[in-house]
Amino acid sequence: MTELDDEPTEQRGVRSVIRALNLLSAAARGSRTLTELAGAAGVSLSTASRLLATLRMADFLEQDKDGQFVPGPELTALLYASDQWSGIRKLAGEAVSNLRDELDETVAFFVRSGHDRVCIESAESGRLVRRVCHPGERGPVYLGAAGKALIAFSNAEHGYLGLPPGTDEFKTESGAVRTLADLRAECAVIRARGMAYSGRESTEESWAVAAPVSRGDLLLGVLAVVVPMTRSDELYIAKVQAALRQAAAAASR
Amino acid sequence: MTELDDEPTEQRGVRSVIRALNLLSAAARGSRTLTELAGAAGVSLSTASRLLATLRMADFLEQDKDGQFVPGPELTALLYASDQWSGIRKLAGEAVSNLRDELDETVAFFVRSGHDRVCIESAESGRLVRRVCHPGERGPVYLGAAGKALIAFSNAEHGYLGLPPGTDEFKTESGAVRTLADLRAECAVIRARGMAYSGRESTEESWAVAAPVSRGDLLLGVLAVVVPMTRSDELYIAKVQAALRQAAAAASR
DNA sequence: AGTCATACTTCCATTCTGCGGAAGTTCACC
DNA sequence: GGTGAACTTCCGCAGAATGGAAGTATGACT
Repeated sequence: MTELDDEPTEQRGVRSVIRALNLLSAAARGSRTLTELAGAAGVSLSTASRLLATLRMADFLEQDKDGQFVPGPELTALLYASDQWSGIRKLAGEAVSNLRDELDETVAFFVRSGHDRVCIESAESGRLVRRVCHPGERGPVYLGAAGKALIAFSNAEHGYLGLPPGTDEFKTESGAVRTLADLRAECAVIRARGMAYSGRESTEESWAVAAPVSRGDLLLGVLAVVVPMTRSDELYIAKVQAALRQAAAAASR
Repeated sequence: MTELDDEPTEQRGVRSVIRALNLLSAAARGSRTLTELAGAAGVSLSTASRLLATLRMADFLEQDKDGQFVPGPELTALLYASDQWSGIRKLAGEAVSNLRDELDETVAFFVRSGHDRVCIESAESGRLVRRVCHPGERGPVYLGAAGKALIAFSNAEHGYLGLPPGTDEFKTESGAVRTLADLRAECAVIRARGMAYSGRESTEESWAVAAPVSRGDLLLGVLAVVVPMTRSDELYIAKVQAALRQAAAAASR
C-alpha cells in the first residue's frame, strides 16, 4: 500500500534499507508470502528473498510453519519498549469498547505521532455495513475528524502539519480542495463545539466525529466514531455526537 | 545493548539493512543523538547520518525539536498493527501491580514471541536493592524461569527453541552448561509443581519464579517475580512462590 | 509414478551503491 | 570573533548489493 520510494521526485536514501523497510511494513500488517511481499515492494524475488532473510536474522520477522512472514520478537520488544502510550492504552481500550457497545458503531482511539494520526485502539461495530479501523491505521493529521481534533485541541494549527513544504492546499478523498486557512478557521469552531466532524475526508465512504480525551491540560488523544455514509441522517449524527461527548468526558475523568 | 551483527560466526545479511535496524532499535528504546546512535551501532558518523536520514524519510524515525531521534509514525503504526497482545495487557497490568504491592518485589508479565520471551508489562519493587525489568526486555526462551515456564506450559519442549541448528547445549549466565535433555526433563517437574524456578540463569545476580496465566486451555503468558540474589533464603523463596501461585491462579480466573 | 506448476533459494558476473575520511556547515558558548 | 561540538555533504574507490538464470523443494493433477 504505502509506497515509500515513489518514482517521481525520488528523494535519495539508502536503497536497500528503503526496500527492506517497505517489506517490513507490508509483512507486519499481515503475514505474507515472499512472492506477495516482493510484488508489494516492487523488488525482484531474489532481492526480496535476501532482504527478508536479513530481517529474519535480525529478529524483526520470523516465518511460521507455513513459511509465511510474521512479526518477530524484536518488533514485539520494540513495541513494548518504546510504547509512549502504554499508560493511555488501558483507558483507551475501555473508552472504545464502552462506546462501541452503546452505539454499535466502530470506535477508535487516535494519537498523534509525527505528522500523522495513528489508531492505537479500536472496537468494531457488529453491523453488516461497517467502517473498519484497526490499530496501526495511519493517515495525515490534516484529514479527517480525528486528525483535525488532534490539531485543534492541542492548538497546533499554526505548526507544521506535514504538508509538502511550500504547499498550503490539500485534497480530501472526495476531491474537495481545502487550504491551511480553512483548516485553521475550522479549528476555532471545533474547539467551540468540543468535537470535530468530517464527511468523506479521509475516506470517501464514511463520516466521523472525534472528541478530545485529556488528563488535566494534557491532550492524550481523541476518541472517534467512524460510520459508513449509509447511516448519515442528521438525527443519527446528533445522537452519535451526544454519546461521544459523554464518553470522551468520562474518559477524561 | 543488543548487537545484532556480532563479529564471530557472522551470518551474512545485507549490511546496510542490518546497520539500519540496529540504529532503529537503539533509537526506539530511548531517544538519542546521532553520535550516541552511531557509537551504539558501531558505524561511522557519516554512515549513521545517511542511514538515519533514510529511516526518517521512511517515517520510521523523526527528530524532535532538539534533533533527538524518536520513533516516527510508520514505526508506531507498524508496532500497533502487529500487536497480538493488546487484549491481555490490561489483565497483565493488574496482575503485575497487585502482586508487586503484596511482595514489594519486581513483577513482570512475559509472553512468547518467536523463540524469545518478551516482557510486556511490569511493576517495579520499591526496595533499595531491586531487579529491574522493563517492558520490551527480551531474551531466549530457554533461559530463566519465565522462558522455561512458557515452554513447559505450552508443551513446547520438543519444538525448536531458537538454539543454533545442530546445537543442543547452552550456557546459563553463571556459566553452567545445560542441554536440551536437561531442559526437557525440567519441564515435567515445572508442570508438576505448577511453576518454574531459576537462579543465576538469565542474569547472574538474580533468581526468579514464574507461573502460567491461562484462559481455558490457552496459555496467555506467565507471571514472574524477579528478585536479587541478596534476598534468597529458602523461607523467603517459599513465601514468594506461594504468593505467585495465588496471583497467577487469580489472573487465570 | 511421472509431469507440470508454483514457490522459493543460491549462484555469479556486473555495475552501481553505499562507504568513510575529509571538508563544509551550523550553532552554542566563552 | 574565536573555539569546539554536533552534524551533514562531498567524492573517489572498494566491494556490496543486484537480478537473471540455474537449482531445489513441494505439491497438485493425470
